[in-house]
Amino acid sequence: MSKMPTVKDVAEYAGVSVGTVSRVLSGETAVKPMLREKVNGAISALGYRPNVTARALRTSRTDVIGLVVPDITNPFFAQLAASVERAALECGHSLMLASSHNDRAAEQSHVSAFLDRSVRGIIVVASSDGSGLHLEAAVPIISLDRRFGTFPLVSTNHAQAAALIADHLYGLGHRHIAYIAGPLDTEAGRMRQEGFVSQIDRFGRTGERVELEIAYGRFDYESGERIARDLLSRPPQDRPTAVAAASDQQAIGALRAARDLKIDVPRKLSVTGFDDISLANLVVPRLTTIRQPADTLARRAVGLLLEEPPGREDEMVDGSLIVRGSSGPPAQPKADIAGHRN
Amino acid sequence: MSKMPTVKDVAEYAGVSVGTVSRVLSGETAVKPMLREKVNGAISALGYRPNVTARALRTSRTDVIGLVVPDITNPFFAQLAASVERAALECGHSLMLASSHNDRAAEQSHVSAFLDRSVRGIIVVASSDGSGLHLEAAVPIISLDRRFGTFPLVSTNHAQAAALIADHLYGLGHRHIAYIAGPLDTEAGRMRQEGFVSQIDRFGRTGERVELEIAYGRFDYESGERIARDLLSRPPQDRPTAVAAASDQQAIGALRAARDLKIDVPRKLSVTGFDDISLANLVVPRLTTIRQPADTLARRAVGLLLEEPPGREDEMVDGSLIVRGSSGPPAQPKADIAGHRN
DNA sequence: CTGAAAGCGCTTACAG
DNA sequence: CTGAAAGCGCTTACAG
Repeated sequence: MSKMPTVKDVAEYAGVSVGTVSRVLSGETAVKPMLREKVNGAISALGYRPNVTARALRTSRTDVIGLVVPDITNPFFAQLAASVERAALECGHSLMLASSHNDRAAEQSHVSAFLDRSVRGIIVVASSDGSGLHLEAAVPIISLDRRFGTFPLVSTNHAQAAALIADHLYGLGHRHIAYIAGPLDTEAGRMRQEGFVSQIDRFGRTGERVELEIAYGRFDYESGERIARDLLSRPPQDRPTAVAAASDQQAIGALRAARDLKIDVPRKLSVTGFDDISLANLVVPRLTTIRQPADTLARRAVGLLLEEPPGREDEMVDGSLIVRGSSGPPAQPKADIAGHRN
Repeated sequence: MSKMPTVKDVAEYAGVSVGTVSRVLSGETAVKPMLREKVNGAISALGYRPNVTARALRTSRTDVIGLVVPDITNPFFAQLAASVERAALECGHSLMLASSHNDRAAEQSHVSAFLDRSVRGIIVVASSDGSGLHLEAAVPIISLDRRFGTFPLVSTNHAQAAALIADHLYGLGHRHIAYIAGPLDTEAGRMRQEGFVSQIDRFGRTGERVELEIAYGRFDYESGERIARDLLSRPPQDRPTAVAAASDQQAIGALRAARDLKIDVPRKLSVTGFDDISLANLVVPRLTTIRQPADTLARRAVGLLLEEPPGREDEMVDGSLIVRGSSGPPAQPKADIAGHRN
């Protein structure tokens, strides 16, 4: 394969200066139609492709957007990454992806690496709260889903969405509910819990009392399974009638625990998630959950990043309740149960 | 934030020439210890970080590896991407990820985009056979898992691994088996099928006859579910006693179909997958499957890419059988069933 | 071993 | 509107 043609080659072929070639390339400035045609002819004749690196060096700008996620094997982040890539593409940008494995140091070094190659901007889904503080960067940075440092955040309105789940469960008649929370060192974990708990509290004050238990875990399957197993390994009358989880993965873990304990979902137990990963619609029974609008989130994040000047305001997007087979009315009134105590 | 310091600043601060700075940066050539120290002092005093773009322009080399996968939301590819990122990192390289959404044109344009930014090399998991043919590139390209063009392939030995499943099922006593194949326009799809079928054939010739049905689909959940539903919506005596799928996702879809049809797995039906995605260990029952050694595959691919000269030989890595709860002996001998016909 | 200089391939004031 | 020239920040022969 011979050396790639450069602007110089194109200029010679077209009989113009390199400046002119560059100008038709940029498309911005006015160039006489005849010259423009000649240049375009030369470009296709030679199969010229601009050298992105040289351009980047000269302008200290690239069309690459850096994305750091905590864990690409987490289906929600994978979906988010796919959406960001699509959104970036729509704006003529490429995506550089890094996975921090929930490690703050790795996250930091990925951000630095992006900075070093003067990306156009960086979107980060923070590994945990407090990461990315005191960071100064020459390019815009946007937090997505989980706040990174003090950078503007685009996220689902976790609290509003969690309240939707509370409404749903209370509305079905559940009065003994367990909430499996996410890590409290993440904004998402806290907001979801707070939205859920305060909505339940509100019901407790204005209507029937609700018994609410809260357990804390990570956002993954294992955590949900383990916590649910603990919660459900009690005599039926002491068990919650509904388990609301802070993530689909936890909820799916809970579903598995329920199955292992031969507790029928949704007849003996309702289970709800959060995220609406594609799997939520495939487990048995299908999972009632909150849909996070990944495409919208991604588009907004990319939009803020590319705005001139870059957006500085947080953006919240409402989540929506997706009711499927894993939630239903509680089995029977508490009163009945007393007689069965052993 | 003030302008980033350059080699020039470092040189001035240290009282040496930029050439010397560059030389201590590269570490290769010999530099007098005293000067080296001065330069290193200047570097940390100024907080100097090399400009990756300038270096790339000068050397037409970068430390970025491009990875194209068909669909990042596919758990297996997500895992593969995570492994490739880790392997790249271990070699001091960064990863640029693109998802082709199983679209050949998108795949092509992603590869071109990588080429344009003179990445160190490209790893591609092809969207389908025949993509990437006749491509000439200035940097090494390696196919991973699914062959891209005629570039060297690192993959699991699909045929060997699929034969392991055949051994397992036959060994359990299954004599009526359905195989849900993957797309035949992928090497993986074909190899898995061929490995499975030829092993079954071998048993058929040397031992008891096996009734084998084959259905074709995509590698995803929906495909598996739909096909299994068709397969299993027959009177029990006409149903296969085992369904082997070409992917975990298909198998998980099949599990769902079985559940919907109230067919007990594994007592009435065995189901097996391929890939060992993390979900395989979380579905109910846990899925018997083939583990593809993602880390090993990734490391080999990166290794071939970075070798001088780049590797030209295919590499196969054996998969291993993971037996879990979704497979077991068939329910009862066929003879019993005749009486139940209606 | 070290410095001065050329050059990677672009873009963009600066003249005209 | 167009060309000639400078310069982005590096690396690397080339002398010495």
